[in-house]
Amino acid sequence: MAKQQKNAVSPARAEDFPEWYQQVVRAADLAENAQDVRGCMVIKPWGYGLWEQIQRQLDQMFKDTGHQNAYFPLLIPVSYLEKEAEHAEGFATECAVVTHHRLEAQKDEETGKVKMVPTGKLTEPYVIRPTSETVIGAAFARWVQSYRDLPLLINQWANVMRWEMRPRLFLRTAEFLWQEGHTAHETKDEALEETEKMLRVYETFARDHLAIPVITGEKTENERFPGAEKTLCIEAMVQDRKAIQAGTSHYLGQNFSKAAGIEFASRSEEGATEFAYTTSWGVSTRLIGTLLMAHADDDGAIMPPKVAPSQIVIIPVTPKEDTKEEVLHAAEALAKTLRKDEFDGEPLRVHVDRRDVGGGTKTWDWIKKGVPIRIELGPRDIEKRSVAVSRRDQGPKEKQFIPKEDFLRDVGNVLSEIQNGLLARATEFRDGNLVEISSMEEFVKFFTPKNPNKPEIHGGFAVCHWAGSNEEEEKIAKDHKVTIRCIPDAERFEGTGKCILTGAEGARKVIFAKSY
RNA sequence: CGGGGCGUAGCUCAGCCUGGUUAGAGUGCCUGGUUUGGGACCAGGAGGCCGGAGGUUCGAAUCCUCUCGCCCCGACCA
Repeated sequence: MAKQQKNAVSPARAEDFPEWYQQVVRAADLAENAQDVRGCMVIKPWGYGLWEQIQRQLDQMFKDTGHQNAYFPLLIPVSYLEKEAEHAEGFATECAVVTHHRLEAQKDEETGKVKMVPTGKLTEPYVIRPTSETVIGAAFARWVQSYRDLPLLINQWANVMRWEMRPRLFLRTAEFLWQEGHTAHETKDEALEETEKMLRVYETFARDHLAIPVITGEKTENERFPGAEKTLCIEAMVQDRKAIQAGTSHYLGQNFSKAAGIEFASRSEEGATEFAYTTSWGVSTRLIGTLLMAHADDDGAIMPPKVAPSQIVIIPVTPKEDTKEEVLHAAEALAKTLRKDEFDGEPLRVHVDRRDVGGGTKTWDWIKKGVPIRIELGPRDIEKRSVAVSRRDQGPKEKQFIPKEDFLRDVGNVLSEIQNGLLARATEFRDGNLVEISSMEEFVKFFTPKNPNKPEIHGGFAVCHWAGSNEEEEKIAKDHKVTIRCIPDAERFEGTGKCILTGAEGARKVIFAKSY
């Protein structure tokens, strides 16, 4: 007998959430830590396939809202960063700097080993982009002459680098993949509208594609993007009840246009020039981390059908050598039929697992990877014109024998059901851990674990009336490891009341939570 | 950068305290056989300069010093 482990992933979520997360990434074969490069990751095919889906679907949404893709340099002259003081300061501590442009081989006379020594010092060092406001701003300054050149709606898919202290796969890596939208507008209102519009795109994508309900809102001044006038965000709750910022949209005012010189001939006044109003907005591979922490269970990842690299995996059951060919053939034929069908307006993504390994191994591999639907197809099924269907949102041992025609007819509905079920479950979880709190005593209790030595999963989103100062906000962050995630904008959070800290009336609601 | 933990087979780890033939286990991998609606079973096999450097010693995975890297908790952050 093989070891009869109840679950594929250990430890369980409830035992050790951070470790569980790492084990899920491993079990699902999504990515691994780069062996010799600090803080970087190798994204494996299943993980990259997920990113490709996210990328493709978001990209379509950007195009539908009038944006175009472009690409800008990886390296940024240090002087560019200096142009916007707040921005420079914000990123200064996490920049990788390029100082040389060649290597020279030097042979050690004693050991005979060859060492490559940097030489060719640059007169002005570059930083590897932590974000591209400054380079793109410089380009925009060249591209914009007249109000007729606006709005400029550009997006870039790229990698960026931020030398983070404590990297974690997908959640915070030194190098990560993302998209960064950068737009320039004639008026403040237009730019604000763009900032809001892209926030709604992110909200929609998170909800309808990733099955993650997010809370939208504005960051407080303390939490704002360096150099922004206004930072909007989507905040998700994951299964340890912590918050994770899954996307941001910034209104930059004229800060960057003044720094970069994005100036245009005015529409209203002859001979006058004005500075453009700019925005930037982005989501990253962190979405994958968020997705995992939101949906995965103690058997591994769970992929929402819309973004699953494969939505259906067919596992041929080949008990006898003489029927093997027939079964494989039938599996391929079924896959071909399914691929003609559509889900969410796109051909179904179907994979036939032809590997020469045991059927149980295959089943568990795909459970761990989180494929929404598994189909087992064997000689008896072919004979009976049926398929054995298992769903990732049900137990690993559950399977239903369904006539093939019925399955083909219902497959789209089943995928929708799984997609909707994931969203419903995540929403229920979030709302169940979203608590209105009206006193500091209650607040402290909410965010204090019962067992300080081995903190259990506790807390959640605390909705409080707040009118404190920036300093008071910082103090709370320091004392309780809790920050204001956002000032939520949804109707359900409207209304004012008594500030939880100062007691001042007329304070509006904010959401406090521990966060990633 | 502070506090804690840890680097031994592809992976998970035992051995270290109390130094002593040829460094182990499970799993994975390869081969053969038995199985076949299933994370199978049996047998055989490959795979390690015990993270790296230095030291103590007749002898170091084990003791000492330095160093590099990883993980967790903080500070910083998408």
